[in-house]
Amino acid sequence: MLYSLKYTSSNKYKIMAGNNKNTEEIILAAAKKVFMQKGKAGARMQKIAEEAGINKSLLHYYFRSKDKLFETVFRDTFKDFMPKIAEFMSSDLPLFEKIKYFIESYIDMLNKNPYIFSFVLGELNTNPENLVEIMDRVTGIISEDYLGKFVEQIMEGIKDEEIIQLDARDLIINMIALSVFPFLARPIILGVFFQNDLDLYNKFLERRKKEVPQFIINSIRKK
Amino acid sequence: MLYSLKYTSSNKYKIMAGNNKNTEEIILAAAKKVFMQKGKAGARMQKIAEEAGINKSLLHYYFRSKDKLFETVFRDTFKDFMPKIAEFMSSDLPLFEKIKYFIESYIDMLNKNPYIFSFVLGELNTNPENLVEIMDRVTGIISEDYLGKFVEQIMEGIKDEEIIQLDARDLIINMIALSVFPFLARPIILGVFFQNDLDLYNKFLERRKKEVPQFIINSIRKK
DNA sequence: GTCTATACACTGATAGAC
DNA sequence: GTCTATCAGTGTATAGAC
Repeated sequence: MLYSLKYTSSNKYKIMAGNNKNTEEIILAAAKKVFMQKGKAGARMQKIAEEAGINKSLLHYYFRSKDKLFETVFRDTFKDFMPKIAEFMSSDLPLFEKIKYFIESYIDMLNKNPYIFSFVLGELNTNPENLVEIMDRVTGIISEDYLGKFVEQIMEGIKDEEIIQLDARDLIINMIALSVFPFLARPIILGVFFQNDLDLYNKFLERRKKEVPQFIINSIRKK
Repeated sequence: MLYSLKYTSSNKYKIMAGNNKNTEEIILAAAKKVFMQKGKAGARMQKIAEEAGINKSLLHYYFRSKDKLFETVFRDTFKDFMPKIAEFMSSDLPLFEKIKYFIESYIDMLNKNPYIFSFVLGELNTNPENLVEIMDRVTGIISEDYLGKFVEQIMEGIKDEEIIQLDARDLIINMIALSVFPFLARPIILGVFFQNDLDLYNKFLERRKKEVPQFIINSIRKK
């Protein structure tokens, strides 16, 4: 539950009747924005408070500490995305359809949260112990279980000589790499290849939703 | 020049005769380690000093401020790598050879500096203005000039029907993405796909030096 | 050049009034 | 629930002895 992390000694029902829920949402949106931009270490509670238009103390009232606030933001961010992907990848749809959908979903999700992966990978490097611990509590992010069915289909594809001999792990990593990288290196790519023209860059991303699956299928299909 | 950023009021030649050069190297190595691991915001001067086995004040004596130290580390890190790549990519070697070499070089460089890209991309997101400014002063990183010849060859390859119709930018981005991503997501990949077995992970990387070029060439070659 | 001591600023967090 | 005031801790940076 989204609001289960509130820390207070007062009566639960009384609180829920107040306007705190709305305040929490505002805080979380503000915190997400600042954390994504500045990273955990670089983010300032003062900045988050300003962004939310409230007092700094309120952040502590609602989330007790910076760490707790961070964890809540982190969990929230992946809450919706992962189950959707997991469901699709476990379905009975054909291999190539899954590849297309997987990449499209990733690019769509990244369009909505351009900084999400920079954020995750940044934190992952600066504080691996902590983040892995958090991720363990966020269903499915670190688990490869939801890819089981997909891996099976790859094996079959190889056996049936539909696709070339390959390691399923390479394929999956390549799929994610090609989807995610343009967002990770966004500022560089934007500058070097598109002269900071955001419109061109967005068209480029949109085009990639088709190009990347084609690129991959081209490479692995046996002809 | 590597040691041009020293700040002091005393006589230049006297200083160069001392053992400061060695101390600087030690500091820079320590700083690189800490910055790469913790990011600029997360890095602590105290930690860097400890890592170098010297006093905290000495850091300021040699580099005046955290910002200057960071910039020096940053510049140093790319000083060797970029010119080598640039030279090769401007050469007359055939397209497919360049693709192979480019990817191998990237993976080799990343093996030596596993955190370098996380570091760059992390800083790029948390502090774009600052880093772009720094990069402008680091020859070639943000410039696509050194890829001019390579882009020409792609055009020719398309015209000669050696490779399929494609956008040179996509190809370049894909090449970098596939090389770099396994390092960016290192902790995740290590955990999810290799049960934290570093030996397996390293073999996987080594294998990719051949697989990735093949993957790309497979995809773009006309048959 | 290197160290100790210390100034100064800032940040996360708490206490208490309303 | 929200605010003001304030504290303790930590970080960067500097002064000065050797």
